[in-house]
Amino acid sequence: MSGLLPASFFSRDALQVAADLLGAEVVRGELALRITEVEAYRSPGDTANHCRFGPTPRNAPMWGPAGRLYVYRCYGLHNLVNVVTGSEGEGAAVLLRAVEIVGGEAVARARGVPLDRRGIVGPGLVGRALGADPSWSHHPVVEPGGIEFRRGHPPPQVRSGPRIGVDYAAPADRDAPWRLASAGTRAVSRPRALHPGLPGDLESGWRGFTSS
DNA sequence: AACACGATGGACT
DNA sequence: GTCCATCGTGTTA
Repeated sequence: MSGLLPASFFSRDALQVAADLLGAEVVRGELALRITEVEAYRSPGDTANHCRFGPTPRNAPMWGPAGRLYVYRCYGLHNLVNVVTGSEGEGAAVLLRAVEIVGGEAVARARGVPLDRRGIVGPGLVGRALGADPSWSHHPVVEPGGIEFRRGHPPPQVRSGPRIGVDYAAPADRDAPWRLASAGTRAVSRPRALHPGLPGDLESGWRGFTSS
């Protein structure tokens, strides 16, 4: 009952994992962050997914087992943090987009994250706060010295809407409401694009995962 | 080998 | 709302 999320937590559909990660904590050393916004990248057939063209050197971690990291550089300067989900060979992941600071704020500041009353908002800033680097890819989230995911308190309500920055995707994928955020927090990017509730996929039994 | 562009963020109008 | 830094990756030839 350590509170550490087991690999089986991540071995489910990315959208379910995304929903259940809200309220959980990402911890690295002194820094503890409560997850408030995530995006699911599903497979197969999700044309917003980095895996849409099949295996490549960059997306190799996504094809591996669930519960490993996929950190990639975006726009030549931001390191975005994902956790691989689903089955090995599936090619799905959840992107961390925003967090509240639970502890270790000084660490985040020392890494150059600007102070924001809301928390750390935006995937580039979350990666920066964690000190994330693409070399983290392939590493299990439970590895000593690495980052950890811990159980927290699920938000009372969840909001959902289209993912950000995926205009290149097919319309159905571009519009799919696979960005999820906790209600009742301001640590969320572009909250106005979100509507109350979960996507239809999750309407029943989405909290089916239980393990203490 | 060339080239277009991105799962962003900050500054600015 | 607009602009753009910055560079690795993937596609195309």
